[in-house]
Amino acid sequence: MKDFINYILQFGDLNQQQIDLIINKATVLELPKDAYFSEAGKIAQQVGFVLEGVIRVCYYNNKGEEITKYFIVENNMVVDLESFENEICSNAYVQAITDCKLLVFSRKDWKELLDTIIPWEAIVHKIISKALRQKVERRSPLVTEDATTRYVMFLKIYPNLVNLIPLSYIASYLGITQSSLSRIRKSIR
Amino acid sequence: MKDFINYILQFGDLNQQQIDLIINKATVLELPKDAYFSEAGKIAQQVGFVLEGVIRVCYYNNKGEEITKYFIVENNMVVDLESFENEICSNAYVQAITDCKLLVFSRKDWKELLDTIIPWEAIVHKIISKALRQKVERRSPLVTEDATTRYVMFLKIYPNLVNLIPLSYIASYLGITQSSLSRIRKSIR
DNA sequence: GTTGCTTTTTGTCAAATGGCAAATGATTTC
DNA sequence: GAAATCATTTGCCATTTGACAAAAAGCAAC
Repeated sequence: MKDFINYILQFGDLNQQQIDLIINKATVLELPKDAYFSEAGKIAQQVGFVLEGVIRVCYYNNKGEEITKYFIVENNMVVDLESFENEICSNAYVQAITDCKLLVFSRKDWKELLDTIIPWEAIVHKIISKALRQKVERRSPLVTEDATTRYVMFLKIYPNLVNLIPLSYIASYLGITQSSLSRIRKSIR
Repeated sequence: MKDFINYILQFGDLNQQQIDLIINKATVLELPKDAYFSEAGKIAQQVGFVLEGVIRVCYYNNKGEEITKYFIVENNMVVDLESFENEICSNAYVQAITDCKLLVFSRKDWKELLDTIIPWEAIVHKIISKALRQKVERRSPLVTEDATTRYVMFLKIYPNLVNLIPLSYIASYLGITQSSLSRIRKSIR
């Protein structure tokens, strides 16, 4: 919980009363490995903060291949933004890839906080903006790099994930097959 | 100018007085083909809105290859955000790839508008947020697609650009060589 | 330890893509 | 219109990557 407070205070100031209001709305959610936080075809109903574990967001492209869009590690927010904001069906799965512990807020509570705590909206704006920038920074540059460079870039961004999650997820994030990734691993040892 | 007003009013409401304040700060900038709007190694000093023409943002990766990050077409904002906001040297070139006509705001005027017009900050937030989402949506999915699919996706996003800009820019956006792109073109005719 | 299950590695072959250079085509300049 | 310049296409060959399948390794349950 303390981690969450520190996290949000990076983005703006809140007094103790405001912090308490936020904390009162948060509930702890334990997600076992492979469980979904939100699913394609449904409307995302909650916003989360990863206390422990790793999450991934993935979808199926029009060839039916499973694509991992990004990973979310500890001390980051997790939400299917398009779906949650606009209350439309998502086309992505948000899935725990290790056992996870999250703080979650329901849509109703989240809205209430936005209405009640004046500086909260600005803070949320900044959090979202930072997340979007990270997404642009992290995945787009992969487009123009070869498979080996992509993997090296992945290692830099997510240094702790390699031994934590299946090779196939990494491959589907990098846009290469897991066989290729396996060969690349071998070659750079 | 009218296009610009319509553009910003999509993102929030402003009264006539506020609109006039904004317009008074805007100056028209004509950029000939190949000229730079902002450059790597320098601090971006202005925010622009593309009235006519096409802009691209590019950089050189660590293999010295020129990479086109994205294109900006008419009726969109153009700014090297990281550099402009934080007043740090950019590593990207923002370049006119056709003759362009822009509305521009200096850093000083831009700040003044943010301080003067209360709803302006929220509008700018939304504009930036939308731009970031577009970037994520448009380029990241290319990572996991083959060259032909990438080109088809490019055609959908920028249907008017194909005959307007050099093949090499498109190739450097898609992460393929211009020879390959030329062959792909041939194959899908 | 053995068994069953999943993940990772490896081999083989085919297809896609890149690098290079030459040929062709288009555009500008004089 | 000829020359010069730049953009695009094409051919050739090398390399990378994918698809598929089999082998090996890791792991948990018994």
